[in-house]
Amino acid sequence: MLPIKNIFDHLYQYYGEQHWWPADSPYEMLVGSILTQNTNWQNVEKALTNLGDNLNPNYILNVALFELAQQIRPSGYYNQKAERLKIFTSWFARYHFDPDTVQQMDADQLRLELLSIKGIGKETADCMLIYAFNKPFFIIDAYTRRLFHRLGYHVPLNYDNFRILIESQLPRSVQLFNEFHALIIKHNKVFCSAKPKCHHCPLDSMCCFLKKSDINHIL
DNA sequence: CTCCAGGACAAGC
DNA sequence: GCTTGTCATGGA
Repeated sequence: MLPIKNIFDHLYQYYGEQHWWPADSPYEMLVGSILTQNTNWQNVEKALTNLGDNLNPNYILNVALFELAQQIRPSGYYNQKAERLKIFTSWFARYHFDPDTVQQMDADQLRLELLSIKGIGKETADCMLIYAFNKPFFIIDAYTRRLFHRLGYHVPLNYDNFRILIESQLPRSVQLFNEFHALIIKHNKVFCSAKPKCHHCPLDSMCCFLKKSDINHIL
């Protein structure tokens, strides 16, 4: 079977640098990681645009919950996500909204702390760890499961089992994990969208022929 | 009309 | 421990 590192090499060679996460500031990235939960990024962008200059910790903490919910409405689950933004931002306030201060923490301890926050699950935590806090954890999302399943790997249902399986086959590098995840998303957007066009798929994975309803058993 | 998209949580068994 | 219901908009 194709070594995991080779999958990265193929994708990187084909798509090049992805320059993730698409955000102007660490806090915007953190907000985006919550808004994008089970949601199309296009809708998240609409929500971020609605927030505009209000996309800062002090506004999120002080604005009325209902008003915040209305502003992030396009991202879906807006009532839940408004609450989650406030809860997360309250946690961030302990560190004076300073990512560098958070970064000084031990990686495993920080992950546990993020997971203790209501509304932050494993995938969102690992996104934050990689893209805002510079800690090496490989992000497992639906796209990652779909891709590796299609390539013939046995995909553990348990999140951490799958994460550790991949991490064990790669150098523990923030930059590598950062780029790999971005490439997987990019690959799915190009080849696994509604209209299949995988004639030149760099992995020859044909993942675009799999509908989500066909692979629910691996999610 | 139906199905999907960078999930997470709580209740039920 | 695993399964199911809930949350919700916008685009294809």
